[in-house]
Amino acid sequence: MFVKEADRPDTSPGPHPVDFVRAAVIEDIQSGRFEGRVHTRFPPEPNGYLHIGHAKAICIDFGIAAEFNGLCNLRFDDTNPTKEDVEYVESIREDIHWLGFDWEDRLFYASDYFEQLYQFAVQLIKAGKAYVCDLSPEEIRRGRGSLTAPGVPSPYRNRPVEENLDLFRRMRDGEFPEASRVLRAKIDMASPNLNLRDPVIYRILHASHHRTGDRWCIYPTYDYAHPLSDSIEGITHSICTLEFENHRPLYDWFLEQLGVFHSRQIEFARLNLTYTVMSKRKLLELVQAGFVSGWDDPRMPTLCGLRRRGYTPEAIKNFCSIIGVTKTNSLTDIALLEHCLRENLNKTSPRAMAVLRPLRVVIDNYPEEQVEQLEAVNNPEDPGMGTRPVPFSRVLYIERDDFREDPPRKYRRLAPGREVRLRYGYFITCTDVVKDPDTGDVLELHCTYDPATRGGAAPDGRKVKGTIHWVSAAHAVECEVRLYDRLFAVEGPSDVPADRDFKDFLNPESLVVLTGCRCEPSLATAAPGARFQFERIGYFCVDPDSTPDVPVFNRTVPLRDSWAKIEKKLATASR
RNA sequence: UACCCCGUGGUGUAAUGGUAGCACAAGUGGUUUUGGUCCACUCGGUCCAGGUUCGAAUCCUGGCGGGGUAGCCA
Repeated sequence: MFVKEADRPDTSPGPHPVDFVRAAVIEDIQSGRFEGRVHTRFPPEPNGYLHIGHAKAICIDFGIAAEFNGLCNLRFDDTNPTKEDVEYVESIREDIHWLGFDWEDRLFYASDYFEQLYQFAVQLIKAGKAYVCDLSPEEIRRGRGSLTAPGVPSPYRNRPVEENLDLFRRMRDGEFPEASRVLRAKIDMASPNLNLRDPVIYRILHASHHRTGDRWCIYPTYDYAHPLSDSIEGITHSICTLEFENHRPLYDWFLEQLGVFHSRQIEFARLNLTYTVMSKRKLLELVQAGFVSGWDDPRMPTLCGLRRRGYTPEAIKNFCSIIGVTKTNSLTDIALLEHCLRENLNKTSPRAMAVLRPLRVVIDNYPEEQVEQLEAVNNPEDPGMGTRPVPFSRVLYIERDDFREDPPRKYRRLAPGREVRLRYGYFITCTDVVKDPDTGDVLELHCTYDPATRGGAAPDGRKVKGTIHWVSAAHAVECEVRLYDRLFAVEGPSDVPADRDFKDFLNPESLVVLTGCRCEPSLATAAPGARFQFERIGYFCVDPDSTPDVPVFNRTVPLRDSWAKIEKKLATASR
């Protein structure tokens, strides 16, 4: 009744469970707490690139707004000029748009409110609720007490209002060096919640801000700026992650003390995925230490990395919908993400044939100069995508994996004397194997074809066990293929023994580069970003590194491979 | 050791005092010109102990386990 059908990603029939955040929103609509309004915000700090964990938050923030006929603002939480940069602002905007969300004309910055936040602070001082503290960072830390011991009041805690006002103004005017003084909220040094032990709300930072330049040398802290920014924008539901749960009393305190519009903060559990890391610090470390090529390395869980890898926004959004929203700390199997990806790609990707590790095949009884254009279906899941011609000739390449001199049990592909179907081509039978006399390596296969099986169907009803893909040697385009796999070799790289570094668990085979691959000619002109299913192998997309001479394909995700499972089982059974 | 939060199959979630369900993963079989897709089936769960109740995954109490919190980061 409240959730608009069209905006709900999950369109399956039956009753739809409502997560606890949406339940809270519904409750507020029904009680009239915000006059029925729903207004959320996505508040990234521009100090890094967005990753799939942020995508979850974006889907919640923008998704809930859309479902309840509300609005969602994009607000950069730019209160710390020492860590932030416009480079990040740009990428964040691009990534949100790529996902398919839009903030329209509601692009804001916490720094837009610096003057107003300053005035609020003055108001707090006048009310005796904030004071300038001259203690050093170390002294403040010690005075805060510990998890079990109460803090001790600062000697400056009862500074007269006039003196606080004067000092705070002079902090703003730049009279004092960094870290010499701060403005603190006067709350409760004995509170069991450490966030309430007179938290710092303004610090002196003689740093140039990416938007306000040198206009300010005092900057508000997150705890202070966030609730007030929400209030200024009229945000009804301030949805954030679990680590801010202990900050909620402080969030509420500022709004109550100042008597301003009171947003409701709701916290949910952040996303964790197996075989990767999600912390900005660790991702930055991987980039800086050169373990990956950059923030957009296709192995990164960043949105730009996933985009370059070939992920679709639809797959990511559907994944975010499926995992739900709860307060339970969890570790989601990346297989679920890959499932969503394949589900989307299967329906949308045109098929093509590419041979990653080529093995030359000569069809001895096929005419020397003959070339046929065979018709291949572009997507069996969507006949509307049509067909394309694929050239066939006497010399082909097939996948080395598709030939075995001594085929194991259940192997359905090519072997000496065996007949297989070439996809959309002919039945061929292997008649001879040419090997390097020194190494024994298979160099080339000789086969015969059955002209009656053109297109892959046998008029006599004869069956073959296997169908393999191929390219015509004379027509194939040489290309590079980058096989990407999970970044880490262990499920929980963030949760390794204390004496080990998470980087020790990187998967040494997370990238395997194949050169000299061959793809069908229709792929020669594919534009960067274009996605394909290479039949029987996986989903691939064109990398920006591609040149007109050599296209470069990234493996987005392999196809499910039941043969690999059988082979593995045979291997373990024989041991 | 203080406060806050969380404990449902291997994983992610639903059931809002009334039949523990879905998805992924795993396994078995069927269809198939992709060992893909699709279809069918199987496996497997309420942290523990008390209490309230006709009835508890759900409410209460106490344990146990996990996470968060002592930045002038967000």
